[in-house]
Amino acid sequence: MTSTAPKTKRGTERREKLLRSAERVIGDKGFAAASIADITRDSGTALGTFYIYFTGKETVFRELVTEMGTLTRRVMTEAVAGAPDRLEAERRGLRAFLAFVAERPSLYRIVEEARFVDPDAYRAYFTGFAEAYAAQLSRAANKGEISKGDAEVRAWALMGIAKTLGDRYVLWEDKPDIDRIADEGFALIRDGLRV
Amino acid sequence: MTSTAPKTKRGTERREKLLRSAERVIGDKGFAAASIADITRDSGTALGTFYIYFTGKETVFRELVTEMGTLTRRVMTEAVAGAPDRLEAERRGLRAFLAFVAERPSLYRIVEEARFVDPDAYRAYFTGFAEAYAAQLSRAANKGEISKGDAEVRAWALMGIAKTLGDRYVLWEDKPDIDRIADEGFALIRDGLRV
DNA sequence: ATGAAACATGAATACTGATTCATAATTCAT
DNA sequence: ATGAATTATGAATCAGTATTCATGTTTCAT
Repeated sequence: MTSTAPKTKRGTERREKLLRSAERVIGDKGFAAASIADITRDSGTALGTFYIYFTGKETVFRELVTEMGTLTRRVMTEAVAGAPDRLEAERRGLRAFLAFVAERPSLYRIVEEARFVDPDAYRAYFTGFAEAYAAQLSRAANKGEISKGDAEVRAWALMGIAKTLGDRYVLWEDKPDIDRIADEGFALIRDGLRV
Repeated sequence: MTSTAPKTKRGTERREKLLRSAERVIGDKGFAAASIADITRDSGTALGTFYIYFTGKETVFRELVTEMGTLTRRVMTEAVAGAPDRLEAERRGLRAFLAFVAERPSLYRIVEEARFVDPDAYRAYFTGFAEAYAAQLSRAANKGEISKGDAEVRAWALMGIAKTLGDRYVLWEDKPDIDRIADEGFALIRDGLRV
């Protein structure tokens, strides 16, 4: 799918370097404005080298989306592991997500842009995530840790909160106060608006 | 900003026709893939005619974003007017928003793509909206209609829910059951996950 | 140590589509 | 009814950049 794997140490390193440059450049200027020349310049290689490792611009892009998928799942799983109940898991998960956005803003922007550049990849990414999320919520509801409700709709709504807070407070802010945002967001998730 | 206003009945009509074609085509294929030729073809005019009414591709785009801003505010204001309290306003607002997305999916997609095509317009759009929203939440909290909490963070979180549910259930679904989604979403907004 | 396979290079190619412009048709105030 | 202003046309121009490829260089299994 992404051409063949390198067979040399040098090759492996070059490929990785190009991938990181692609993340930086595309995340920075956006898919359309980012040129292959930008990417190879950033990584200190010749223009043609890019095509040794990737079939084209969309290919790197897709690979970055996939990478983000893997990473996010890992981060979230680790963050939530060991939480005593679902509510605590939600709190930790939200915080971890915001922290991850702060750490890899480019990767996060790329996933969001995938909605327009590669809708299928985008859909696959979030559908997969939502399924796992909904399953957790279902289980928690059955155990009585949270109230009953449509797990799928809830999963998407909760992902929406995380995404939007990430956009607004992590990407748009210079020194985001992640703990505060996560706390406020979690309060809403737990209690709703009701008095 | 968007070149000068037409001075003829014919001119006004052509401009409007082009704007609607731009909405359809850009909303459909996305900004990058939509060509001016696509737009003029869709509207049954010659290629050059486009440039009589708009300075360029980004200009129509920006105008569509602005239009969406105006429309959304109007729709939401009307939907919420006359609600007995804030919670009921939230319920009606969410439903109205989802219905609006169903009615003008292209316009909605365009606003979301603005994040990448014209970040400033995107930011202006949502910041303005969020400010008004937060003000309403603050007022409601003071009146005791909803619990206390950071109104700004809440506004963004609630917008996030609406946006994501709109994406998932209105744009991705053939026959979205808007009432059901709105009800489920509202239940979460009102009560949270807590038992 | 060596040569076949892998990798690196960047100038040249190819293509797409935005924008311009000279020319023609239409509108509408007088 | 008329002509100056407005609008319509689409072929030609222009620009940018993705991708290829012929030519070196480097790696590494033997």
